Amino acid sequence: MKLYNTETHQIEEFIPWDKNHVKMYTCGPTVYNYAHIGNLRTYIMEDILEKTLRLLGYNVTRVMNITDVGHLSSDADTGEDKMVKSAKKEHTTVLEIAKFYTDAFFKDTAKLNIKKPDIVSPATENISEYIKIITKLLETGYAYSAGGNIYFDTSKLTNYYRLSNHVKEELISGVRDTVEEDLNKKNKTDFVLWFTKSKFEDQDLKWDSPFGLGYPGWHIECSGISLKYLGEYLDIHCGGVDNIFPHHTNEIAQSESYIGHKWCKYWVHGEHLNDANGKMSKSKGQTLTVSYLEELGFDPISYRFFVLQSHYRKQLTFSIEALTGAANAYKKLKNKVLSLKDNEEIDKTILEKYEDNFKACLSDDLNTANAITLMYDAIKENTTDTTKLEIIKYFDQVLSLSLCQKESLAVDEAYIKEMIAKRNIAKQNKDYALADAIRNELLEQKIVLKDTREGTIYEVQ
RNA sequence: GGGGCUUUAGCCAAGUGGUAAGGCAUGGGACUGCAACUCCCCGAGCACCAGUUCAAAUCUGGUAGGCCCCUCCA
Repeated sequence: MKLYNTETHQIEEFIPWDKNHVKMYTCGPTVYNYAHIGNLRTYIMEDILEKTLRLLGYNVTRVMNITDVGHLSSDADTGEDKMVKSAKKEHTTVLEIAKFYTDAFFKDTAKLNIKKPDIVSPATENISEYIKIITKLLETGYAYSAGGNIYFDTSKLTNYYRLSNHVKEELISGVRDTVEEDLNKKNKTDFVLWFTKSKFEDQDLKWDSPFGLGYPGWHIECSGISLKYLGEYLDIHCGGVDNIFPHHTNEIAQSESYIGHKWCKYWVHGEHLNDANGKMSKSKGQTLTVSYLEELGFDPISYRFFVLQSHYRKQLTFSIEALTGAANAYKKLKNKVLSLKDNEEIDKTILEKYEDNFKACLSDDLNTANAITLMYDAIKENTTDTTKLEIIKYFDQVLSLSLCQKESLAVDEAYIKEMIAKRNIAKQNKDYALADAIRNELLEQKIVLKDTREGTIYEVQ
C-alpha cells in the first residue's frame, strides 16, 4: 500500500508500527452546525482508506473525536440558516446543541455509506486526559503559564514546522488583520493548552483543574483522545488540508513533547471541495448539505460516486452540472448491475484478476477513479453475469456504492403485475391513452415501466 | 509578503518519458404506438513559450490563469 505522507511530502510504502494492526485517528466534526458536503468529502476519503486497509487484511482501530468544546461560541453566530436558528431555540445548552448536530452528522455520514468509526469520543468526556498531558508539559518545561492561561512553548522545538513547510520568519506579514494578538504569548506560534481567561464571554462549559477553572485549548483534544485510545504509537492521522497548520502541527508538538518520541507515522490530508467561487463556506450563500441534495432530488450516494471519481488530494469543483453527470452515471451503472443474473458459474480466474487489480488501484494512494474505471471494465468483461456480480460485490466492500441493493418496493408486486397486464391489453387494443394513464399512475408511485423485447418490466425509481 | 497545490474534449476525470483510460452530456442509428430503458457509432494531442531527449501531457526553466494555507475552518 502506497500513501502520500504530508510529513515527508512524498508517497511512501505504508508500514504500520505493528504490522497487523493499524491505528488510525481521524479528526471529527465541530458540532455547531450541519456538515456541508465539502466536510463530508474528507470523511468519504477516510472511509475509503479504512476499508481499503481492512480489505488488504489489516486489523484497523479507528478513532474519531467530536469537538463539542473549545470554539463553539466563537463560531456559533456565523450560521444563519433557519434550521440552525430553530435548533438553537429548542436546544438551550451548548451540550444539547452538540448532541443535536452530532446526531445529524452521523445521519448524514450513514446516508453516504460512511462507516462509523470504532470509537467516537466527545472532547468533553476526556478532560482528565488533557489535564494529565498539560501537567507533564508544564513539568518538563514545554508549557508555561501566562495571564491565566497555559501555553505551549513552540520555541522548545527544532522542527515545529515540518508538516507545513512554513518558514518561521515569513509567517508574520500579510496575515489578516482581524486577528488580535495575544500578548501573553512568548512566541507568535505558541498556542493555548488550557484557558481560564476566556476570549469569549459566553463559554458555558468549564472544568476544575490544577491550572484553575477553565476549558481546554483547541488542539489538545485530538492529542488527548488519540493517546488515550490508540496509545503512543499512531499509524495514520487524517483530516482536511486546512488542519495541517496549525492544528496538526500543534498536535505533533504537544504529543511528541509529552511522550518523548516519534508519534504518528503517516499524515493523510484530504483536499477541499470548492464551488465556482472557491472554497465552500457556511457563510457564503446556500449551505450544501446532504439534506439539501436530497431536496434537489439527488440520491446521496451519487455524491459519494462523484467524489470517488476524482482523487482525494486534488481540489474538486462542485457544481450542480457536475453532480448531475455523476448522478446519471451512477444510476446507469446501478441499473446495469441490478440486471445481472445471479445463477451462473463463477469464473474464479477472472474474479481474482479483478480483485488484484482493484487492490492495486487502491494501494496506489487510493486511486478511486481508476477503481471505478475498473468496475466499468468488469461489466464489459467477457464472462458470466454472476462473475461480474461477484466482482462488483468485492469492489463495493470499499467503494460502498450500494450497487447491488435493490430499492425497497413501496407497493404490492401483484398489483404492479396486474397493472402491467391491463396496460398490455390496452396496448393491443391501441388504446394508448389508457396505456399511458396506467404508466403514469405507476410512475407516481415511483414504479418505472420499461418495454423490452422480452416484455414489460418495472423498476423502482 | 511567504508556503503549497493546480491547468487534459461542453462537463467530471485517469495518466508520472514511448505516439491521449473511463464516465456524463450532445449528435447520429437500432428498438418503441410514443417515451423511457437498453444497444451501436461519433469528439481532444494535453494553458502558453523555451529547453533536455531518438521520444514529453508526463522532466527542467519561464509566462499566464485558478485555488488553498499563514492561528474559526474538512
